[in-house]
Amino acid sequence: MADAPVFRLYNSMTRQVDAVEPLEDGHLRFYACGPTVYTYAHIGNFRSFLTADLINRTAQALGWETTFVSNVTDVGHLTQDDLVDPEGADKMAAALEREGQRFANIYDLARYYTGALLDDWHALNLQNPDVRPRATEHIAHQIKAVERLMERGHAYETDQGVYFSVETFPEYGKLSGNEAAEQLQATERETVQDPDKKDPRDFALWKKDPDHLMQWHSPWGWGFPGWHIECSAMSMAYLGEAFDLHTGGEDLAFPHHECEVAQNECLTGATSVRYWVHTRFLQVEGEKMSKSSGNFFTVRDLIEPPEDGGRGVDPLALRYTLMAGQYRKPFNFTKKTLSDSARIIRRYQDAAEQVEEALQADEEGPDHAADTLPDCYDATLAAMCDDLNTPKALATALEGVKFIQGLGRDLNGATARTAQQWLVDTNDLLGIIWHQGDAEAAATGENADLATKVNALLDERAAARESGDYDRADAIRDELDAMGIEVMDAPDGTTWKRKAVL
RNA sequence: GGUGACGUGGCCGAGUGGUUAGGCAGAGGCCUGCAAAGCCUUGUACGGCGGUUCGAAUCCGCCCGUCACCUCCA
Repeated sequence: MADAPVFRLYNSMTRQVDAVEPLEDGHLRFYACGPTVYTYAHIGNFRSFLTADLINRTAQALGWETTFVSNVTDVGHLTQDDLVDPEGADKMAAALEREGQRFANIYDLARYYTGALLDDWHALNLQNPDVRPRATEHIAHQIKAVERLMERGHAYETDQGVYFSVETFPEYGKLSGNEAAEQLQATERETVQDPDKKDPRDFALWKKDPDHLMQWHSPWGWGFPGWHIECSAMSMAYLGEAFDLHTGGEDLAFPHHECEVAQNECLTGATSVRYWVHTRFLQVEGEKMSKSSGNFFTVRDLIEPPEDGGRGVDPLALRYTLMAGQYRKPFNFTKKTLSDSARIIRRYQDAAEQVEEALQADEEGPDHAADTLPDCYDATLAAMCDDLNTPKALATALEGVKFIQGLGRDLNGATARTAQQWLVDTNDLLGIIWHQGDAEAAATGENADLATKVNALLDERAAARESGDYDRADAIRDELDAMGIEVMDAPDGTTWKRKAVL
């Protein structure tokens, strides 16, 4: 095997592609900002989580150990509504209000959407983080962090809350480039209106609010923590004061990560995170994804079976689509790309079946893949190491599939074993061939009634074909097509599958 | 106004000084009752204007356009 490639990623802090050198040799420790669980996560959220997953897989492919922490934000933080209505609800409280009697309380709502998040996470073949901390379970850590910031003179208390004092951290702005105080002042950006704030850039560490739906007791009375402090507290709790890498969506660079940098570095007196990786927003059909444009998709909108209101898309096809563009470039998510991806996923699965059959048959012969597939894998890994160049990695991997499919009778036992190894390695790296669990069955909704109906029609069609009544056979094909069933004849029999509704 | 990206053929998307991306769609062929899949062959390109260079899609400058963040947001 060739020398291992150097893993490089674009670092928002240095604004260049840097070689990733873990603090602890051969052990990457990183944190991925997770979502607020007040509704279903959408495909844009998952593009960001996918970036973390691919970093994890690439590091593992290089033989590194990884410690991957990704949080769940289940505290309702302030929303813009507070500007209009200072007594208004936070976004979780607003969701509870919106959903009426569906949930008994805010904690049930958070639990429900956390579960939905995990279902979608698994459906998309995202590896589980080693730790998935919840903000509500780390309030003590957050309070301690705020206390420490106060002790060190980086925070102060007012009648309404506790704030981080930005002027005590001169490097504030170094991540986002938003360094000019007057610019920040120019826009009305505080979600917390507090006349006692010393500097408009100062942000809340603790909000006093004895009426909030979620509240905890603190040295400053009843209330709830500021948004940014949870990630500082939880990342340090599981990764230590200094760790390697932190990911999130591009919108998080400012203010969330900027504030995190300030908190962390004031807490520890040193650089706490070396690499910041931000995933670009995606567009859908050329437009910003929004509910009003009708181009807003959650994962379950796409992968659930049609009878449950979904579109029956193979979750791996969705994953493949999200990988079709590099994480750092604008990406236009289209139904066309989704259906293209479904075909390619199918192709991988066909190749995997061919290999499986060849392993069973185990015919004698030389290994025809030994000179090709290992190199193909190395090239795929090299592409991933090059700032997660997924388009190139996918193109390279597809060459391997074409090679396997083109083997024909050369796919003997020895060749199949090499091919199988390539499939396993490629799947470990890209996660696009096999579902890690039973997500497929859940997603495509095995439907016994439907299967009975389809099989009856197929039996009738087989009889028609047998007797040469092709008009009848084609009529049955049309009938099945109208039911959303695609029929495929092959030398060893007829198979069918449900078509995606796009 | 500030900050950061991006503009490649019908579409999606690699490539960063001279040599192939790849996929989809299109065209022709093989195979198949038909269809699908697969295989073979095949065309179309680098936003605009200058500059550097023997040579630029690739480097530099300017312009045009698109997007994102600066306000909850992946």
